[in-house]
Amino acid sequence: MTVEWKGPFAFVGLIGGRWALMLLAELTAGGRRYQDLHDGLEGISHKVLTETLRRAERDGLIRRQLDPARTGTANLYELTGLGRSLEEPLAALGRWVEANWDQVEAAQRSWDARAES
Amino acid sequence: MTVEWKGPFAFVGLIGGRWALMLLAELTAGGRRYQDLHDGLEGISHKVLTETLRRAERDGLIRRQLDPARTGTANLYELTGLGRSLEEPLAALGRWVEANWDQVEAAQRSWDARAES
DNA sequence: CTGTATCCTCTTGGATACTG
DNA sequence: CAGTATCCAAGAGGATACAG
Repeated sequence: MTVEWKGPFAFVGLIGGRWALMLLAELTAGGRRYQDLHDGLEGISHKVLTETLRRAERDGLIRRQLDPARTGTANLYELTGLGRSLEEPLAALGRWVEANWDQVEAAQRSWDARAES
Repeated sequence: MTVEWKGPFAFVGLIGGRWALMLLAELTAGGRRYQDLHDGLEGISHKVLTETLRRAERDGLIRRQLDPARTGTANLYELTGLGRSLEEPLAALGRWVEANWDQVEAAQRSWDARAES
């Protein structure tokens, strides 16, 4: 995924990773701490969670700050306005899946069936 | 990218590859032959073009048929109705990039500048 | 708790040669 | 022209240990 995505495809660089979309989904409901994200994104490793967070932060999609509601080292991650503005176009893709995914699976099945000849 | 993308993120399995989006863009204008696609997608190899075409065909996004306008072995690839229905939600992402990409780059620059301390 | 640093594996995609 | 078959390199991501 180390590609120079150009023009209208540039968004792939933001959400193209293995976890980026799921991370954004976790944060749409509100701010989360590192540990909560690690629990919510089942199967993610420390390393990859940190990398994904850092990249989203660098891209301006999320923001990190010391959790004002806690003492100690707890950080709070939350979406920025830029990150929130991505929700609607992504939701449009989600609705497309909702409406059309059965067609995709039907196509795959008939392809696979044909492949057995 | 060998992931079981679930629910609203399933579309990533369709367009997540290095070339899938560019391939669909090539085909929105109309049917194309293999050689034209190979020329249009600058830098793609035979192998990867074939893989990308086969996967999109398996997913029901594109269709392949013998070019009716030519003799010989020329194949014609074109979008199916399912593939065309993906255009609008993807265009929404394209518009988001158009409207917000400068903010993304600004965030990256200020992050990188801060990283030099 | 919230990370960073290594090491390692597996997949993607590129180069190239060959086939109908 | 339109692929298929191999071989290979690069990089993303996982496991684990260590640190503030």
